[in-house]
Amino acid sequence: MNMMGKIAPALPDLEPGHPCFDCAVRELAVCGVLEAAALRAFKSSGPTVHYKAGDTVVFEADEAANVYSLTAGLLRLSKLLPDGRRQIAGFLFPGDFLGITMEEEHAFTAEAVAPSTLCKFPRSRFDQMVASNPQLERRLYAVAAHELAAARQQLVLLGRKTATERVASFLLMISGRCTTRQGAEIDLPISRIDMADYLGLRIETVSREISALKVARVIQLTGRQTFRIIDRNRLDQLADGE
Amino acid sequence: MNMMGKIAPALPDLEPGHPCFDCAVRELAVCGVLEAAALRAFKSSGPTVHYKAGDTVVFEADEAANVYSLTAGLLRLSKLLPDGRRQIAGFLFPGDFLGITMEEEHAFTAEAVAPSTLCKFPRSRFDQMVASNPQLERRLYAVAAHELAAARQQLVLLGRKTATERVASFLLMISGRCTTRQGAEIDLPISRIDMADYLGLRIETVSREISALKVARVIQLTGRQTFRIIDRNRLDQLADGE
DNA sequence: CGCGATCCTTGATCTGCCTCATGAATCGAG
DNA sequence: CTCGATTCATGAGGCAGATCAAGGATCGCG
Repeated sequence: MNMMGKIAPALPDLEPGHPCFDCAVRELAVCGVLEAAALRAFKSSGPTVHYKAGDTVVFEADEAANVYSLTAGLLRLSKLLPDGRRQIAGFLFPGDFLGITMEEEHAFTAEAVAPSTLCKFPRSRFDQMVASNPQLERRLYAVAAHELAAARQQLVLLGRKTATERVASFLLMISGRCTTRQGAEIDLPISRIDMADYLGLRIETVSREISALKVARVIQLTGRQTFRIIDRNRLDQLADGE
Repeated sequence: MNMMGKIAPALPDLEPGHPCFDCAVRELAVCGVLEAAALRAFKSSGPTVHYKAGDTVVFEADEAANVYSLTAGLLRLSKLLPDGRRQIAGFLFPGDFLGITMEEEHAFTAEAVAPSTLCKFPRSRFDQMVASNPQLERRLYAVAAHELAAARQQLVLLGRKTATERVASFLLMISGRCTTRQGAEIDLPISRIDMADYLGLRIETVSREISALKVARVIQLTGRQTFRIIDRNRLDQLADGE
């Protein structure tokens, strides 16, 4: 079912003045499959919106009236149980799509973890665009299939992995998705609480596990929000329970 | 993104002699969106295959050379960690589709829990059918979105629910998907071990929780593979941690 | 640069579920 | 039917991670 390669097909550059001209994630996002004219029409159907850290983009049980493409920042998808327990189902990085659902309401709350920018589209207009752009539909399917694989991988982590394995797996995931700065320094834009709620642990356990990795010289904390991987092989082993 | 209703669109009955004439799940399965001629071409591209309980349909890390539609029986999707820990990511019921992935290899093993019948399609032929049948693509997207929602719901269960809540949630899910016999007797075609590996628990814990529900007169065990819900409200409460 | 708020770390103790062990119920084969 | 194999139930004890508690680091703001 190879409907798309790992990377979006290369498209000719947009002319200056096109609303998406300086979008950093155009080829990464679902928009990546649209050519200039279709993209212009697409973008014109909705505004660009900004949220600051902590803001709610969509609330679970809200009507799913819009879909979004994240161009900058970081979101979390979470669900709250009646007594306050919270589970984070995933994070959205720039280029990710928000709104894969066939239901009338959102099943999860989406909140900004960092200041975020999104392209917002009314669902009705979006559905029209999808209907008239087969390659957009194909891309959406690819995105959904990818998210499904990621969610199932996370089921293994939550159902069967130990605290050490969970935290090691998480740091590896982050190292793959977050900007590496000079000297292999990795940005960790997620608080201990969010890590805990994503990994099915408590904040104290996450903190202890990170400390243990530091003491064992597997990682190095270079700031509260940055770290370095010292022993990548060991971290891989710990993540897989070897 | 209302590309499909809850139920597949009603199609004219097939003529006797059509290979899918007496398929019990045609409208439920992805095939449901195809009309008689397209369906005939579709079905002719692959055989019907049978597996007995315990057989492996696809092995994780196998090349994803085929896709399947389950017409009868029950499958489990599972993953094994190096040391033998196992997590079941989900079950497939008749009408469900096996093979949503953009990867070259399957990420999970699919095994028959009960004797099962599947329509098997070479991926290349299937991709052709998808490319020439937009409604099939739309349906696949709907299926993927639905599976994604289910997987994320399971993340909440595995990350944050107690053993009691997990088992109660599971029994409710089963009661919604499995054939109710006379007297509200519900079929429970899944062993304690499979329940445990699906719920992120050990078999002894599942057994104890079921016993506790029995003692509390919330359910009644009418056989090893069948039960009755005596107090549905209470079971709902227990599932949600109220 | 001083102050409160927030986030993070660390220690002590507790507990829900796991592990280990055993026997009972059920099932299939002969 | 009987017998062995498998699945399920239940008890006793242990442990990974939760909970409770306290202090330290970092940040935003006047």
